[in-house]
Amino acid sequence: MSKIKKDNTEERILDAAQSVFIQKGMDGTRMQEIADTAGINKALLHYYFRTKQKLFEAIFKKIFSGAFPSIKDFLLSDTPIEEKLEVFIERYIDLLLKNPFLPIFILKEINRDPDFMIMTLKSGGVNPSEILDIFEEEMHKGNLRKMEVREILINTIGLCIFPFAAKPLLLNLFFENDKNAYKQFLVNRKTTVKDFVLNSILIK
Amino acid sequence: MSKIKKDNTEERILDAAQSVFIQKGMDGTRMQEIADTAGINKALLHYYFRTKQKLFEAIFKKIFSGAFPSIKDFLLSDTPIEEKLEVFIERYIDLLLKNPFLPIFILKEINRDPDFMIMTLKSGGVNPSEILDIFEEEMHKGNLRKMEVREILINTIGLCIFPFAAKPLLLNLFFENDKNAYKQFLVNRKTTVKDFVLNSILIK
DNA sequence: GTCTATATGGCGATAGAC
DNA sequence: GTCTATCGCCATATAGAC
Repeated sequence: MSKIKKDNTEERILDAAQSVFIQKGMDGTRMQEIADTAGINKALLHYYFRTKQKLFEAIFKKIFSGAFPSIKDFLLSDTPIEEKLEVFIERYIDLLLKNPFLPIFILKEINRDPDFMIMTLKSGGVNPSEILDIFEEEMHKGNLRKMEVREILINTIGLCIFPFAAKPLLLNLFFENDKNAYKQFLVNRKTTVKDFVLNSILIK
Repeated sequence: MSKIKKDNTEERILDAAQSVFIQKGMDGTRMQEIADTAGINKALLHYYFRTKQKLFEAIFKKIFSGAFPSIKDFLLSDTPIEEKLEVFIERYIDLLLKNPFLPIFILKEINRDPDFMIMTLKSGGVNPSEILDIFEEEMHKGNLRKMEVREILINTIGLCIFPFAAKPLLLNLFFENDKNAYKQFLVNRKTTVKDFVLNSILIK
């Protein structure tokens, strides 16, 4: 089946809204800007989605249904913990390289309207407990040093996310605004974060 | 000299504005809310600071003049690298425990208006190069494993900041909304982040 | 300096023609 | 379904009395 370019209005609106919302957040977004980006007028936005809030919720759900392809099967498979972490970090950073505004967007909205965000995330299947169980088991087997398992996951995610969320600052303070160097730094983190985490949690 | 409670209007405004701006950010803040918090009316805000933007800039500068007490003397002193990192992390997390909204505030504003933020930070003396030099030297002496020095500092800061910036999410997903447990987790990070980082960068 | 009242502009949302 | 025109509100900002 050939890929048809869907240019129906609803989809154009969703694409435009996603692009603006993810960069400016709920508070910073203007309906006019979404309309301009979609090449239509404001009234149509309301015709399709009634309110800004409803449009935002549609976008947030859309982002999360697509953003987190399941990695559970792999994590639960019978591979060494090093490899699991490696693949997790690689996929996570790849996802962020494709969606660099995702971290700051989520952090902003999580702090602005926690209840809605958490509800949406949970109904999207976000649940760390299975991953924590894996760490727990490996620790029991003596493959990981004794520590709070939540710490491992929280630190790993934090290390992946931070350079994206703080990009404008780090780009300036650490890379003299050399965007290519910064991009390379981000790509390299697929390896360096893995090394950093493994060096810290594996028993030598 | 006894501490006099200064209750002049300008200071009340600054305190109120700081409290609101840091929680809601520039976009999410209403002048009315600042006025209410300060116990005055909107007009006075404009009498003292003319515009919301100017008030915001005053607050941002105020936060940064007080927020980062110099730790340079200590970092440049003749103490082992382990101790330097330990004290750096301890002070950093203590600062965040006292100003838990600081991370998300800075991340938001850094992404909203990078030029102004970076200018302000730099004129406030923020400059990582001296710290990077220390890592460079220790690495040369063979005390740290070979790696990109920027990585050490960026990771350390990221690990300190992330649990504050993502608090509502982590509180729910990892701590079942037990605020005391989360608070304890944050306090413990003065030790656990240090261990995590040192385990990763020290040569065994 | 501090207040009330009001101007001014922008934004979300709606009405109504086509 | 899509547009233009406009409403109504809210937020920043100002005018002017005290």
